[in-house]
Amino acid sequence: MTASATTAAVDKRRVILDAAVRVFARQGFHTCRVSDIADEAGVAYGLVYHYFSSKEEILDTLFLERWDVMLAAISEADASRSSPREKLYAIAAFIIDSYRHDPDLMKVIIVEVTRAANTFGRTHLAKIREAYEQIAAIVARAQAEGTFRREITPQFASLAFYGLVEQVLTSWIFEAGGAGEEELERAKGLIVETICRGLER
Amino acid sequence: MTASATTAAVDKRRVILDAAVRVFARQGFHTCRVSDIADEAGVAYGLVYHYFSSKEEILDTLFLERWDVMLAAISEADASRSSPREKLYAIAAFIIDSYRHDPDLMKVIIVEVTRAANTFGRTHLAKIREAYEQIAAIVARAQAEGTFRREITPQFASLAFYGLVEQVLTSWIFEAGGAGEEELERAKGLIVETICRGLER
Amino acid sequence: MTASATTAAVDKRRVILDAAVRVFARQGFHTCRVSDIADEAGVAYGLVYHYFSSKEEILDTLFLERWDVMLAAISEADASRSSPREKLYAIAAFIIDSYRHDPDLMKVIIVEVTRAANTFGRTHLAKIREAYEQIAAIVARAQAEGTFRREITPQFASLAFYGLVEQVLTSWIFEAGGAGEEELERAKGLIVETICRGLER
Amino acid sequence: MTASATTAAVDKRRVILDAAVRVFARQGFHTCRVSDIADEAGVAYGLVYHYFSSKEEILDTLFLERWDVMLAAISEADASRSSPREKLYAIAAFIIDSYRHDPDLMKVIIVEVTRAANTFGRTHLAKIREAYEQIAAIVARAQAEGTFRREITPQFASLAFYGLVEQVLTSWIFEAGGAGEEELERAKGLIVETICRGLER
DNA sequence: CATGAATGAGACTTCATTCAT
DNA sequence: TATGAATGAAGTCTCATTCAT
Repeated sequence: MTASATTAAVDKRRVILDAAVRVFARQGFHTCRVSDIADEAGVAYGLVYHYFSSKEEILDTLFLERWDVMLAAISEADASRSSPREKLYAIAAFIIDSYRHDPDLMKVIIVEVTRAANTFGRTHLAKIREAYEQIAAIVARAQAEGTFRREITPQFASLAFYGLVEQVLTSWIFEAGGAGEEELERAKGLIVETICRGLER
Repeated sequence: MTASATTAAVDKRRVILDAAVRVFARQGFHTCRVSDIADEAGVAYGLVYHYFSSKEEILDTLFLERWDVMLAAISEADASRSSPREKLYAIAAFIIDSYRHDPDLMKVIIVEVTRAANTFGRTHLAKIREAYEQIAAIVARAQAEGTFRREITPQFASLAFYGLVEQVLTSWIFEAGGAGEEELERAKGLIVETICRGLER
Repeated sequence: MTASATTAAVDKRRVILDAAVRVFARQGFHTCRVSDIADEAGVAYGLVYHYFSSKEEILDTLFLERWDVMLAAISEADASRSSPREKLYAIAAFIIDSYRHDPDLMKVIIVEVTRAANTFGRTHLAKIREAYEQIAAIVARAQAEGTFRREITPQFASLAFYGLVEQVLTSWIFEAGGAGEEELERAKGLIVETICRGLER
Repeated sequence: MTASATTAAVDKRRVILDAAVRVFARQGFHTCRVSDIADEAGVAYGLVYHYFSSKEEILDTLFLERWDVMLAAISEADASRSSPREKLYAIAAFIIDSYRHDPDLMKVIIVEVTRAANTFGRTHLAKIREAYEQIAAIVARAQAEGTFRREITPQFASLAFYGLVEQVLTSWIFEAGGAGEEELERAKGLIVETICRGLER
């Protein structure tokens, strides 16, 4: 059995991470047991500890993996030659598409990390703020160019923008059925429209 | 021994609830122990079970007490003869003043209930939605009157408004020093201005 | 049921300590489980942790309790007007009588603490040495008085004396039947005779 | 590939045993993990199980290897034409030189086997007693020859002799710096002098 | 009302051992 | 021989909850 013969050789570490996403999403980080993750992944209990030193580290890993991708996406949007409104649209679209692609993962990140002021939020505060600051920088530049008005600070604008995106995701997370394709697409425009009308001159 | 006879008689139930707010805010609901609450309240921890049937019930009580006050405040704002913008201002002001008055309590409600999609959020979903719906009703009526444009659904508008308020509170919760008086006042106007520009014709 | 009616009201903490002695003696500290102690004591598992913060703390407590009694006994022997030989006899007698009274406890102290160079011995080294030093002081004074010869340092003499006592106890500990009354009494004399012949002029 | 063909071929079994000595000495048998031994030896830890069936077997092997050498040394001393005092000196010298050559190994044997009445001591009791008995035989013969007095049984004398040697080693084991060359040499004489004055007529 | 000793289920984590490669 | 991923039993410790006083 050569490596080339089994290109799909399972990476158990990945299997565990993916299972953890489903379990955290379903039961919550504090409420689930490590054995739930192992069961969901179809591996022995101890293997979880072979790859991760604790339950916390699994969540940390999930958050950091995804958040870095998001920071890269924001950077990319910012680097483009688009208008501020288009940049914000790209960011909202990226986050919403992330949710479309893996709603459980986004749920975990928002519910267990981004809003968990006591534990993980505290730990990853700096990382979380990086996103806010990148968005604020886009706004600041738009203000300097005269596209956005100056009455609202870039920090506040960033808060409003990201807060709305997260609130929309949260509403989908809470909904039993989740959101339909159409709703996802429409939301992108609505979010940007709502915020930018508040920001543009 | 009636309550009126001993005005200085401490209401131990209240003492426990207030202590729970501080402990939940500091350590988080899942991370704290019932004995932490008892210690903070200065009572034996058997007494906690004299007044509450479980740790959960304490959080439920705190949430429901406060949320009912907020629903009443929204109703009152809605019942006034003010403009839609003024109504939303009144609501934002009420929530921010609640935070000013007891930041720990608002932190607990937002972090442990409002955003906890797995446990308490699920339990209190209907109650939480009542607030969204009342706000949406204000928007809907403003649209019917022609003050707000119809491109954005009242539900989305409500989400955007409440989401921004909560995001602003969250940013204060995460900040080490919290927010100053001035910042609190300014935020009220900024929130309403940002959202209403997006909603008004 | 008044307090005077039940003078024998059980001190559960004591019950746990006594049970721990039997379990440690039978199975060894590392080999036994906390549940074995709880079972032996006839109490619930959690009560062990109500009184002690860890399995280690139980052993620490047992050792310190007993060792302090022994240090006091050595001091008392030293303070008497007896000859050096009589002082050493009193000490040997005390230790051997301790063994007679509670062989399990002495076994635990010797096997798990006094000779465990890696863990507990390391922790309680200072305390253990206090005993050696008190015995050495007796020897030193006997040398100064001219009763003992000076070729052997007090430190070495102390080692030899205490080492012989411990070795004798160890041999009883290892023996299936333990030692008879007569053997215990005879040992006191033999130990002192053997060591003092080596020390006296 | 024979052993003689590759003189530099490392005997991995030996490497593992030597590593185990260091690890047992440093952390203790119960406190160390098999992987610690493998790491110290620089091999994968599956290999440990290729050579030994369990962690216990490693300690058993170390003890038996060394103890057999010691029994042989005692036999040799006994077989010589020396005086009883010289025989005991030879034995003390052998044990102390063993410590000089490999203090970790002696520490492991004393702390983990010889004094561990519950586990390994119990297992190897017969083997341990062989040494005591050989020494007792030397004493008995000296008594028969009239060199040693008969008040003290050979068994007790053997206990006293071996106990003192072990106590001296133990004191070095506990000491931070260990013992200097000079101290090692001097101890041989002191031990024999102390014990033999107690035994000789 | 008030106390805090007592209970015991349950969680996390460790680690000796196996086994496929 | 050699590797280290995989297994899962077992142990420590926590803590919500009960209850006798």
